[in-house]
Amino acid sequence: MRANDIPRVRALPIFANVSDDTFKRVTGTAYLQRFPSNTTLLMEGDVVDFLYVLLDGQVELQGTWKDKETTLAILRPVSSFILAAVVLDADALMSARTIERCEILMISGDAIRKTMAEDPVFGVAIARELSGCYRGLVRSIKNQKLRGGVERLANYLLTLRAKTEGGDTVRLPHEKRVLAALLGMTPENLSRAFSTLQGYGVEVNGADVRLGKVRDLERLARPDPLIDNHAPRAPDILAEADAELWSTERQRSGGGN
Amino acid sequence: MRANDIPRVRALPIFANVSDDTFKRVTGTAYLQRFPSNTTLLMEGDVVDFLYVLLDGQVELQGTWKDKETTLAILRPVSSFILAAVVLDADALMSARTIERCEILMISGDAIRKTMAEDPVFGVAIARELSGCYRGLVRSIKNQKLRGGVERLANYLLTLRAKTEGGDTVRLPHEKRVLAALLGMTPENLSRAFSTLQGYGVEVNGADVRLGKVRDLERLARPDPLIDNHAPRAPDILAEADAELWSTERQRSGGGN
DNA sequence: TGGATCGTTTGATAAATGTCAAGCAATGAG
DNA sequence: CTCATTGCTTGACATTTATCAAACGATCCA
Repeated sequence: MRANDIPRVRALPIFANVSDDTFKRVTGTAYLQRFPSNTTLLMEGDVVDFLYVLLDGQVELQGTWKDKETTLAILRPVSSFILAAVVLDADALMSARTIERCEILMISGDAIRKTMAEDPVFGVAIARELSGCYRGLVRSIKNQKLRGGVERLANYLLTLRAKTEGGDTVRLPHEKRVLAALLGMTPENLSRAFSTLQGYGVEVNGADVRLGKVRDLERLARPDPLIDNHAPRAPDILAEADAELWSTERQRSGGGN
Repeated sequence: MRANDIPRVRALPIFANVSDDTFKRVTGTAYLQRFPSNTTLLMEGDVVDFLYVLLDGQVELQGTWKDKETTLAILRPVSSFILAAVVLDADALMSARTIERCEILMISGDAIRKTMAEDPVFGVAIARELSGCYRGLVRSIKNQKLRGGVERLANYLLTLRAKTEGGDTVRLPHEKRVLAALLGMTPENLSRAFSTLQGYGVEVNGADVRLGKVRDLERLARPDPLIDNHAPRAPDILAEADAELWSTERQRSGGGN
């Protein structure tokens, strides 16, 4: 790993509070790799040998069944992924592919499992990370089962707004077809959902979306802290993991799914 | 806790390989409590002070939004639940209510967090449990987003068959309205889904369901090991957590959701 | 510049799912 | 036993979502 990247990796939740010694032991054999866009990093069912840490670019996690395909999460830097499979030394339940040129740090799964068993501080950090990921998925399921397509989109936009703090205009961080898969609908329906939201002050212009009547939009969307995780919490040490981890193995702009 | 229950609790995945000393330290202040049917143990948003261990009965985990409600999992003994919230000392993202008379062991969250930080063996066990829960949810989301209602039901029935090993007849372990919520549909649609499956040899008689043409049913359902977790794995020590944990925080008969 | 590809949008139509209302069967209480 | 309650089923209908087809615009490459 380049000396340049060390602070960013060090800042990952899985290394919170760990000693320099443990950090070195885990990342000592890690190596940085560059991937072009649209590269499959991992296929469903593959044995997982590494923990992946996305340092630059975007990665999509997807699941398939019977020639159907859905997006489970879109990751942005700095995020780790497939930690659960690494901890259990199990096969991957989802595929991972780059949707941009990516820089990824690959950390030995063996090193992680071994070090967990030796340093309880690291073990706790891993458990906290996994807990955050778990809670992210709970939110995702509630979002999926309890809300309709238009409501999911509305909440996605509001979450995006809350996270980027850019006034009334947000920029969609992915292609619309990718966004559609993330929100659990077809591209056609996403397009129609945007049309529906015109009645709530939403104006779309390519990737730029203006939220003209946030109040109206909120009345439709009814964002809920137990689903959407809007507010990036104050960085007090206890709430930190839950807030941070949300962006790991999930996505920074990710209330939508 | 009654001496009677100790072996069953001790056998939980979160205590796999831990020393007697650690086990006593964690469970020393735990106490057993009995609840009648239809009792709310925990509401969404509540602060979580205990890890719950279901020793007898059935518990439903549910999420709500805007006067809608869905079932995320149904637990059967012996399972622990809301571990992720305990690890992060966070509020619950789902409610828990008994759907039968229940016996539940309540373990201090503080004791768990404290012991994790001291005994790496316990920390690893917790991390493995969380990983299993996480993977259960990934399966659940794939099931929900990739399959239609009839397909979910078909796979639920096949999973039930695989787990109970009772020939061609399975017994539904819950009321149909509960099953419907678990599968993400209305009771009316569950009823119609059963009708549709008549064409695949499925005969319903109250809670008893005969799967007359398993081959046909499988061709429709296309069970997938990356979603359904049919086979309870052989008890080799590495795969154990993934298989066991599936039944914790999930349900033994739970491929369906 | 021309042509091809790709992402997006729109319309028409079909399939899936939810909603409302009524009826039926099983259960339990008086 | 009779009645009321509850869970389940069925039918008619509304809504949502998916599918297929076509058209448009932008981008890339020859």
